[in-house]
Amino acid sequence: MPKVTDEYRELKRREIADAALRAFNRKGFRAASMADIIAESGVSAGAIYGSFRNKADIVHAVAATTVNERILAGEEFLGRDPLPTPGEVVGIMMRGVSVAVEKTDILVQLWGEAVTDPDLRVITQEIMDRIDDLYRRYLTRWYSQTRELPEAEAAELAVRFAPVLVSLSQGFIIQSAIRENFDGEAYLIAAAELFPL
Amino acid sequence: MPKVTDEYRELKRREIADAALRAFNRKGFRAASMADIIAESGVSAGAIYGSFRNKADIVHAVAATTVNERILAGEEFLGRDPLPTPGEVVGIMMRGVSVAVEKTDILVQLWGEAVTDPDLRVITQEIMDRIDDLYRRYLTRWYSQTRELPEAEAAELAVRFAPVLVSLSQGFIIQSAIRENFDGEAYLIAAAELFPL
DNA sequence: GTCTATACCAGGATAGAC
DNA sequence: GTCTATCCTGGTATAGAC
Repeated sequence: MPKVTDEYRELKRREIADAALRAFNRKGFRAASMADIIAESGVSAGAIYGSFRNKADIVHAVAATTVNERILAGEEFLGRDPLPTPGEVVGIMMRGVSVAVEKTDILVQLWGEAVTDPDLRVITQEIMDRIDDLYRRYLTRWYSQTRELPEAEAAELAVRFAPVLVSLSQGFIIQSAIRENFDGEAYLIAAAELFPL
Repeated sequence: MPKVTDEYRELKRREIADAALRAFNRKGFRAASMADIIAESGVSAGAIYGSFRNKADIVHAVAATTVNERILAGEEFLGRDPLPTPGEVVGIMMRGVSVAVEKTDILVQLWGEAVTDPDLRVITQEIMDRIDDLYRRYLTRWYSQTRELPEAEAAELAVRFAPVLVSLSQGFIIQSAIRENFDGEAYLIAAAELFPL
């Protein structure tokens, strides 16, 4: 019966989650403290814990919406004709990620925290699995089209190579974040050449 | 004139650095506190700051020796005949890293910290550049052998593809650290197939 | 539901005696 | 050079009034 309450609650959560993403972009994922999120969102310290159990809970919310958008956007190229090449697909995803999180550094920080924080680890693993799945679905089409393989064989190849596409994406993000004179465009071109027609 | 002092100082640093690596392996890079390193090394809180300025300084020392060993070990395959394939090279490096740091999770944590901590960033960038350089030297040989290209062209190709090998390595490390059912062997096999003869 | 104030904790680094 | 004891900062989460 608390119809209004539930709605309000959800609204509040979104509001805070959006503020959190801004804080993460501005100060970095790890460095952004609860105080920063509180300041950015305008709510008070006490109130924020009415919407979220803890910081990891906030991260979860932010990650969930961001990834959902990204997967959704990514699925768009599954329907394109002609199907983009694997190199193009990675390029599309990387450009998409860049605008979505603004500073992709956050992702590297997330991975770093995830290896020790069990909550974050679950979140992060779920994200990677979903990206892997997107790539897998794409590659299935790609292989069956370019090599004219039966569905089953194409699917098998896709399972094997999807994690490699994940790596190419992760490597792009890390090297962009850390190596000063990393040439992202040249990298994507080179990566694309690894998947010949 | 403090001949003995310098030697002793260096010895002490090595001792502490080794203890630090053990602490990092046991508790994780980020979670290992100065207190942990102090306990592991046996020296006292006050004394450790006589050998190192701060925690980043310790990390620097640990990273430097570890990477040096790795690069040295890596250079070994540059001289092999027949030259291993790119896939084999990544596999060799990954297996080498695994025994060197025991838990490769540390590296992911290092990258995460590096994007915000300027000191760590410099260290990490230097490591990546050196790995890139190793791969580049290897690929130069590989391309000139397998494609019978003139030295200059092979070198150019190598410059373009070395960062991709770096990615394949980083992706392996991240996915090993975070994805529960990541099949490392299958991954390496797939990655190897991307570089046809 | 929301605020302010604050308890509480952990970590890095130092002071000062020896 | 080295020890012990401790300071200080910054961070999360909660208590209790409204």
